[in-house]
Amino acid sequence: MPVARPESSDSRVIAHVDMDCFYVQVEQRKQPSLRGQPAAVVQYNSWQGGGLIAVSYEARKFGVKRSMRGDEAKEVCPEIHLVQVPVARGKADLNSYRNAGSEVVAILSRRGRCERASIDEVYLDLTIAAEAMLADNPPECLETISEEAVKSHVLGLEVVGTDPRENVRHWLTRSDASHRDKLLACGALIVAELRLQVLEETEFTCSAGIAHNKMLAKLASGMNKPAQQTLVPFSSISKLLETLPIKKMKQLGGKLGTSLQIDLGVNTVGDLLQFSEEKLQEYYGINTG
DNA sequence: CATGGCTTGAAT
DNA sequence: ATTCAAGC
Repeated sequence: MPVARPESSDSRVIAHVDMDCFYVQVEQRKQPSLRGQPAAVVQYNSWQGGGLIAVSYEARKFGVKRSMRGDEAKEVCPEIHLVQVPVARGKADLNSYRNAGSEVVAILSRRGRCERASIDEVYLDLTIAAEAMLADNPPECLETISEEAVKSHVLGLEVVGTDPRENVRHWLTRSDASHRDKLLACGALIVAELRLQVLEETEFTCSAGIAHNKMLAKLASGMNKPAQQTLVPFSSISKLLETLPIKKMKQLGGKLGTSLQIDLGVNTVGDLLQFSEEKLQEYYGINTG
């Protein structure tokens, strides 16, 4: 029984939404004086200041990283505000973050099916909504495109003029686009709206990727952070994968990815595509292969 | 002891 | 059912 089947439709519109340093944002909303400050959320602060589990972008500029101890963070960034995660029965209690995530899900699920992928990540299937928009209000007929949507990053779109937003506006609204690209453009408009609603109603920022499947959407959401969105046109996919380190792919970040590199010399998805399914199954068995 | 603890999904 | 890998 094959494990990974091709998707039944290759023109779905999928978005992956990822909250920016989410635990920090939750604490900043609770304590607004922390906004705009270098800050981090820490668990168990008794041993070397505790372990960082979320770091604000202001703190990242100083080189503060997740999995540093609180004491190390203070060394590189003496001004940093360390917030302790709540503790219940001796354990870190993430429930307030889980609940904050639910607020976001409630908003994101307004335009399509919504799948919670983790405490701070969500996949959206916007296919139906995008098709509907394309049918009765295609982007090329819109006189105004939202300011947020026009700030989208479009993979493979060359920057020519001075204002990249003009490139995006043109890409989103060009009438000679393929059907798939038009669907993605609609998806990007919808996601821009949703992200704005999330900000207005929860005060949280997030980043998003818009693509034809979950893998690419997830990949894209991490490319431009924080508070930005990235679109993956069909035509950009092959070039993207050719040079993509396999370690960046979900499922291949661990031992299997390491084995691919060391045992088979596979470093990029492009390399991996040189191998036939049969060859991979010889090495890894019928299922893993 | 020193990222910890937890969840999810796949393999067996 | 149990174990293991992966990622948050």
